[in-house]
Amino acid sequence: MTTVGQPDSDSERAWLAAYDPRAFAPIAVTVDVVALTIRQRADGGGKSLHVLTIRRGAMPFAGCRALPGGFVRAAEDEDLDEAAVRELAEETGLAAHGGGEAGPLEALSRLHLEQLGTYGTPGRDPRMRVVSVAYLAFAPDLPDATAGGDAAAAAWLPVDALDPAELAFDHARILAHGLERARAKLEYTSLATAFVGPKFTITELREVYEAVWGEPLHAGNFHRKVLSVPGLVEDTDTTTARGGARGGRRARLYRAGGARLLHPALLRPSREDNQ
Amino acid sequence: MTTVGQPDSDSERAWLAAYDPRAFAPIAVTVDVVALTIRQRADGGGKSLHVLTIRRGAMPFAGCRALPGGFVRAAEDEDLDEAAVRELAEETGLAAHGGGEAGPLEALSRLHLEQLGTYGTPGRDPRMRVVSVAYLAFAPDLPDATAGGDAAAAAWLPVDALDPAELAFDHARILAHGLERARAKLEYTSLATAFVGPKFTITELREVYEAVWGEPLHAGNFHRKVLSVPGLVEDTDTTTARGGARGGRRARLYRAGGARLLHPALLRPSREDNQ
DNA sequence: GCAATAGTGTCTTTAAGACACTATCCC
DNA sequence: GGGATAGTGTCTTAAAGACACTATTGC
Repeated sequence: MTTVGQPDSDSERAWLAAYDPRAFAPIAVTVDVVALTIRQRADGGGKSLHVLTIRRGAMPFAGCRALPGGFVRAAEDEDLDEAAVRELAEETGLAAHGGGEAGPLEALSRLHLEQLGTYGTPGRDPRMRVVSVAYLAFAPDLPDATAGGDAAAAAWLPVDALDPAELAFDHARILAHGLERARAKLEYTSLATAFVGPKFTITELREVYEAVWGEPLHAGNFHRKVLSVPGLVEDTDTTTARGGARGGRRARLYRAGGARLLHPALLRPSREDNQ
Repeated sequence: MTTVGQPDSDSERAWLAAYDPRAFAPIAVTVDVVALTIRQRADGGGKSLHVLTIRRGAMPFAGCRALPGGFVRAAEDEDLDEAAVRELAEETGLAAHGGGEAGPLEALSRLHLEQLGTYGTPGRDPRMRVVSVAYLAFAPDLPDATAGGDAAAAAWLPVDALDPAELAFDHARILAHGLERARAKLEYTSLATAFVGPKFTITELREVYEAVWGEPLHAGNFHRKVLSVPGLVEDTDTTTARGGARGGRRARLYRAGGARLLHPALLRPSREDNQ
């Protein structure tokens, strides 16, 4: 992998010299993960969007909250995506830290992961030059995070109750980008189904949209709209076992359809502004 | 920037050790640029989308075409975006190679640059582990590229005449992602105005959409639609000096409006498929 | 019965697209 | 005049959203 043939020309030699990392100041490569889920608020305010954070134990930013993340293990030929899954698994305690090869994906099997962007501004980490590849992860309600790996304490926090200034490094910016990406992707993809279980009601799906967009939707119109988009949901011909806690009809259960892109899209309401 | 205080605890020591890049196999960080423009085809087939490529002079992939790109200059505290602009400027010959500090942006002032994604799969470069941050650049018709820097020969090629198998490394995949991003962003942003000059006709704007999407649009409906989207274009109260080469009315000139996001969007025609 | 939740009917407004038409220019 | 290019009118269909309504359940 790292061996090369004998340079056979001046330009070849120049290329190899240019490719020798020792000729450059070193750059460290890390991954950070913006992991989002929908869960009941601890303060009893209904369901809302939560992000996974850890509490940093060491300088710099000791005591601050941060996104889970860490180094890409180049020595083990780890791919970037693999590193993101590993960090998430380690720091949520959903897999043994540094254990065997199998299993880190068990409880994360319904996880949707995508690359968000790469952040490499000099000085974003005061110790050295770090280029961080940020990932966005969506999952149905996961068990409470358990500290593991480097994380002093991992916790799901409601995104609207999180003070951006409390986040280490440029993680507030990364989180903001992740949220905007999630909001946009709800419109034109079937991403919302990644936040619910394998069977779900239209109301549960609506709660996902309301939590991510942060505004109430008209239940009736939403219901009809979801059913009218081809391939978004499929009927399972079953219903919930009971109606609402304080009365109400039983809801029909659906599963995710095959469509990944929505036509027509489910657009966010009322955006007069053109930034 | 790289100095740190004395470790004051075990966890601090562990952090610093984890942050020491010498404890890891090194990873090189590069940028690659998918630079797109609309220009007249050399084979006389009208205007179409072109991508900037260089011809590689050295192994591996000697003789293949590749996207312009190169190392991030960490020793100079170069930001990722800066590296992308520098590589583009060097390899298009639009700025002196390695010259003074001023100027590389002169001819690229109307350039629109955004991050596309990061590609770091082990083995994508046979020599060593390389993580490449890909950028997408849009510009109005630029002068012919002149070889400079490491590029043996730089040229604008029509994207539909480029054999993906001819591209080095995983650049075919990066290009495909870039094209899909460009196609999607035309729909809901004012990106198309980045491909034309400061003043343009509705027909020029339509040619951008047709070139990027690769399908003809209805001129009349497009015209009305563009004018109906708030903030997309502004009337300059001027017209072209002459009509068409073989006769025809003079066209009104517009400039880009303030909107960055389009409401409603300009959707691509006829996509029955849901992948 | 009553309150709560699920789901439907219907109407208005807006936008997309097909198609025919008018306007202006170069030769 | 004639062909080419720019721009408009009008009609049909689809979709978004407001709002009222029916259906079914737990208590």
